[in-house]
Amino acid sequence: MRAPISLSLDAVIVAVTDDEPRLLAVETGEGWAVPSGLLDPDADRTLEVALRRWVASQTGCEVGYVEQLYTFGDQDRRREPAAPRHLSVAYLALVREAQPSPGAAWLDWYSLLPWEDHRDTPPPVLREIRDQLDRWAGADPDRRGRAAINFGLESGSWDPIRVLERYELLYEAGLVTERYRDDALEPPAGLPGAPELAYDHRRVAATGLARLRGKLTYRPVVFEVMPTTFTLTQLQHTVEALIGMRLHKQNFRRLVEQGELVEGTGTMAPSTGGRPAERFQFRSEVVSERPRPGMRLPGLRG
Amino acid sequence: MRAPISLSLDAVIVAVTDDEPRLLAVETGEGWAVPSGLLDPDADRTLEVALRRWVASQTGCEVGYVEQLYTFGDQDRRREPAAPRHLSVAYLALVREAQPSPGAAWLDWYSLLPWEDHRDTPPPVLREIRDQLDRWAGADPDRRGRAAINFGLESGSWDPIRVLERYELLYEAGLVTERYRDDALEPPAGLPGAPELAYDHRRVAATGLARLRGKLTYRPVVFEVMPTTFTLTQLQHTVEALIGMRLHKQNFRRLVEQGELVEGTGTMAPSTGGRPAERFQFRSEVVSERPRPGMRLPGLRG
DNA sequence: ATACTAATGCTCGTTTGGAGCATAAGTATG
DNA sequence: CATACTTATGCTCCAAACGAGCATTAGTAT
Repeated sequence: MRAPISLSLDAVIVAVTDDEPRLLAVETGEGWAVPSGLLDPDADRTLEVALRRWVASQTGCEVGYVEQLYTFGDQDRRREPAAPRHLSVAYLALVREAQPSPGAAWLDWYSLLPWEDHRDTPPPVLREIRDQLDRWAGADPDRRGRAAINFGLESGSWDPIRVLERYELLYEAGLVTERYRDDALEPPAGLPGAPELAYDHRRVAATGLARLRGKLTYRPVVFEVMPTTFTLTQLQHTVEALIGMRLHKQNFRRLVEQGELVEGTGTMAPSTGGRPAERFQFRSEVVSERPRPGMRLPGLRG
Repeated sequence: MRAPISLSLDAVIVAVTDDEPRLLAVETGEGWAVPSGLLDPDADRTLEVALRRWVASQTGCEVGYVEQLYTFGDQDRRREPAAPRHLSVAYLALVREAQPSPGAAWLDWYSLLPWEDHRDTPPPVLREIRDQLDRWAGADPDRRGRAAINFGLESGSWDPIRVLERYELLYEAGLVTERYRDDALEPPAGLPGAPELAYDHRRVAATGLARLRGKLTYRPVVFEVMPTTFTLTQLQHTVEALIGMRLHKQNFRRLVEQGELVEGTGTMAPSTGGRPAERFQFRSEVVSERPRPGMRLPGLRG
């Protein structure tokens, strides 16, 4: 008799409000976690349907855009011998922020992954992380190489897409607390990668952010988190929030406009102290996802 | 008591020989299929380990590069009521072609997906496909739009990456035989998308080819299917075989060389009737996958 | 009126990509 | 041996895309 398998659906749900990217989380006995629920093999015709059902029931939010991310199936080192083998299929979802039901809340992405926010100054933790990685790598050229490339040690080039690689490097180097929890060890004090989620959900979240940042460069998925009308500055700030970097303002407009992603509505946004901005909306061709007009996002690796 | 779940691991294994891309398949009662086997929840520590085990036992081939593709979990319309719910996790693997064990064989990708090979002339089936899609779309603007974008009806722009979208469009339009098999109907004669694989494996294969073509544009994964040394022309032909398009020769070399993907070995390849070519090899930095030097593949959407 | 702020418009130089000409170094043929 | 033919390799030219910054405009605050 073969052992049973249980399968859950995990949702990395992203929104942006007040120019800050947020992750929808639910409270569990183990701390904050990403919305997640078991597949009902009889009732759920598709995995995506099951996912939407669970997200709605746990958070009260209806998700729009959904995309499969990754299936995690490694054996849990801490499982009880008789427990069923557990797999989880993770999804990325984009929504406009809404009030979640009790027990659910929006968390700040950059509290979770503080080293990922390079919008203003390089994040303060990064200094610490680099020092500790340097110590961890020692003279090992492979370790040094990976640390340099992923954390932009040399030449100051930061690649926003390498979210997952960075997380995994920190895990390997023992700089995130999950590492100690998974091995049932006591974590050393003052780790740079302290704030965590239950289970392997910070890894799942990192996978989602990496995918989202990558996708932004070739598909205009931003519109999923934007209100129907917005100013170009709002759009830019939203993109910047997601990729964690600042962009050149004039060039950003040029790209958006000549990429024919948006069109003016003729109306003006309430002024915030300077010249009033026109309100724009996404062109319907963009919304229906058919072509592949990406928001090109140049200046992304400088 | 919850119904049981069974989970298989499917491998889309790609090689290139004689400038033709090939897919590794095994013989089953339902025809050719991709290598596949059930996860043993107790024995297999990771999904990838299970995959490698099954591939080796079914084909005798050891796969090198492996990457998770997608998890298929829709309920099978034709399943028996008491059968366990079946899911499959598909992987993409790249290998240098080797003799498989009996019962396994290399199939030609472009016999399977004949409309995907645009290396010389546009493939002959494409005419037929376009006509039939035109009839299917009728006056529906959405259908017309998707057909046009995916099959390059207007402006002659063919996007090699849209392999999966094209397959799904053909499926939806009833131009591939699987569609009729899945609905237990008799297929009409003379379908353009005739040659098929068992189960949903042609869809799985299309997913793999799409991913591979996309990945080639930003990661130098070609080297996984190349011998240790090769001429630049061989490299170009291999890439062309995979993306199904011809590339400008001089520009290709420029990209490869200034992308610092390869280095000369100083030795010459046996002449084939013209000026002898230098043999190249991939730089070790490229092989160890660390940086992100993609083979840029410009001229890809013209 | 003047200072300040943010939006918008435009230029300019650099880099990248697409296309083709020119030359080099072999083989096949008279 | 001269000539044609083939393929490899080197280089140029032009157009489009990108990065950076200056200039102007249209509001609000003092």
